[in-house]
Amino acid sequence: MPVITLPDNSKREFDRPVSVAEVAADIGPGLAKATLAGKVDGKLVDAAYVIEHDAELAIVTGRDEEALELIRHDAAHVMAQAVQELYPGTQVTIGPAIENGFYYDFARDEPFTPDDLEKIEARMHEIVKRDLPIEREVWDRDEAKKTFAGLGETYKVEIIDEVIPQGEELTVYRQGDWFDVCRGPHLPSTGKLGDGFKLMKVAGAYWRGDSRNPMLQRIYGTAWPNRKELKAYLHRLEEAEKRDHRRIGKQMSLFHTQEEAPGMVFWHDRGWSIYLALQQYIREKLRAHGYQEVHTPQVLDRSLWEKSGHWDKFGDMIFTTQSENRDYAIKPMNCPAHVQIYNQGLKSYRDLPLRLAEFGSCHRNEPSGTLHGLMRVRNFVQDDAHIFCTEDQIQSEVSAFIDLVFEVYRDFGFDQVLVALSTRPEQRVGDDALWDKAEHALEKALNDKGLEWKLQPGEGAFYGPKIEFVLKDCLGREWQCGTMQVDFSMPGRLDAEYVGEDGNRHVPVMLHRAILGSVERFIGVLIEHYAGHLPLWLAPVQAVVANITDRQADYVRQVEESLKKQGLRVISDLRNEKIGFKIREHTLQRVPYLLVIGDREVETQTVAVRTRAGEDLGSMSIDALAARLAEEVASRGRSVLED
RNA sequence: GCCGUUGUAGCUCAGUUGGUAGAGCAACUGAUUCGUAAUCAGUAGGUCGGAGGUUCGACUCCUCUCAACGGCACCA
Repeated sequence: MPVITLPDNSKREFDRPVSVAEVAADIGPGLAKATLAGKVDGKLVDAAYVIEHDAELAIVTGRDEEALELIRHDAAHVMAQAVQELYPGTQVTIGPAIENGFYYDFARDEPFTPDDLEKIEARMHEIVKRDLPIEREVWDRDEAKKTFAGLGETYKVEIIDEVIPQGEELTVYRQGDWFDVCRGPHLPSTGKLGDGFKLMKVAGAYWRGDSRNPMLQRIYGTAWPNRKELKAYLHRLEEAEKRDHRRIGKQMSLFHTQEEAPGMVFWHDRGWSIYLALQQYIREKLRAHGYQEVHTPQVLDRSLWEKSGHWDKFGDMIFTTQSENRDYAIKPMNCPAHVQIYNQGLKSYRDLPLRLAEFGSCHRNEPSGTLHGLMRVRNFVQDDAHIFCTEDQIQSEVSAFIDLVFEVYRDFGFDQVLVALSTRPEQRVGDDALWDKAEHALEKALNDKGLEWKLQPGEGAFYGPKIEFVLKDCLGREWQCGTMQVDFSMPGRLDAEYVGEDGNRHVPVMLHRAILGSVERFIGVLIEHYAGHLPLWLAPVQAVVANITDRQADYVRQVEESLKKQGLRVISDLRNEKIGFKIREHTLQRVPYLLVIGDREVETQTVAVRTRAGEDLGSMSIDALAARLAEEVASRGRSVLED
């Protein structure tokens, strides 16, 4: 006789097993109507789920966070039904709920067009109107396979065979005459889905995520509890797209790319100014943390890359060139080059740890489909460094580096950094004992810091495991920026050694690490993070001096010069335009400060200061202004809190 | 690389069933000298991503190709 404990700790006793829906009805008719599912002892279940023993129960309605997942999963089912009704012969495969929505992968020879999406969406609304009850059934595996095989659903058969663990109950959810293998739970009926969904895009996706498999057609959709929330989401999306670094890069004339150099960046002066500011900043950090900056050749003999193992693993993606019958690689990485510097002169254990840093320009012939603005390019500069150390020094080096990364990211205003540990991949060098050691070292460092991190099995580099520091772009896409990798293999392969305390020669451990990762990518993320409103220390143009009439031209030039002398990036705008026009233009260019000069300012030898957020800071002397700006630059603070 | 979409003036975009292109902003010229998000008028500007083909005729149709965008796979 189950006693049901509700979230408010009130208890209800029943003299027979009851379903979640029945409990809801017992509480009240309003709740009964709103019930979408239940959470029994923390587990999300259908509204029809029958509770047989004492349990804690939370009724899930459209207001609950959990409802979103149900709605999205249901939307996927309804979409699949719509597709199969409209396009018979289309096979369904898998269709999960994801962040903000859902997708479903279909197997169909003909591609879906944007036009089809509209039709499918219309049919989905119709299915919702039919308000079909959604029922859970437990099927026999062989029966299920036979049924799906009979329907020509070969992918479903494969899912039953290979994806759903043997021994697990095989459940099928049915809505009307449509049904699908699914773990559930689901809403009580299609009507509960409402109209807060929209199909967004079609895309190709490999069956079971493997490029050797056929490509399926994935339809993405978004789903929310109601129309209003859907609209709000679409609005957020639109706003996010305005932060796109490619769009802002064009607006602010920071950089461009063109057909003749796919995946490579033409930096304009304003963008390059950001680039230089980042380098300057990192350079200071490295100096303070005991690194030596070096510089190595762009082009190195192929043999070096064969020795390092890169040729084997990445041969396809290495740009090559040749001269006088020698094959060269345009360096895709800096590590082998740094080992060459290390190898000059016999090293002693007293020389370790030796930290060699380089703003290393790398070229990688990335597959065409991967290129993405500044985020994924074919030529980029890593703020790379390799730390040669003993095994005993790994822990402290990794630990110090993690602190450094967070220190730097904080300065750039990133407070949300995702941390992951990627462990040994299938294709790798070095024996497993070394991998054990390397992985443990990184894991220990993360845990010692008390960081939250995600394990990514099999995602490590071929020579060692890595910690990844990941930042998100405006649309929530994740980009690896910082990294720390422990490598027991490369030094040996490239003949690095040192003389130990014992007088014998040993192979050092090599730590590969980058803070920004790729300067290009980091700038891309940075632009989106600030929506182009870069803090003063990074802003390409920090202030514009603008006159109101020609009478003030000389004084404007004077102001510009004296601020420039203080090391500030200032330009003047002497065009014969109204002040309102100038303000509009430079504000749109996101220049942090606008210095307006009319007769009054000339008279009093001051400047009128306006921020890009439209705030009027009043008039001040040039010295006072310069001091204020210098302070703001030094603080690396975000000058204007606008979006 | 794979699937899909897109590619028209410096930028943002329009261009009906094939009949050799249009707007706004920017640019240029002139007038205006003005106090915190667009002063007015005029002028000029494009081998419609590239190469082939079909056609009397192609921005419009077909083939190939390049690039960008959205995903997937990849990412030292």
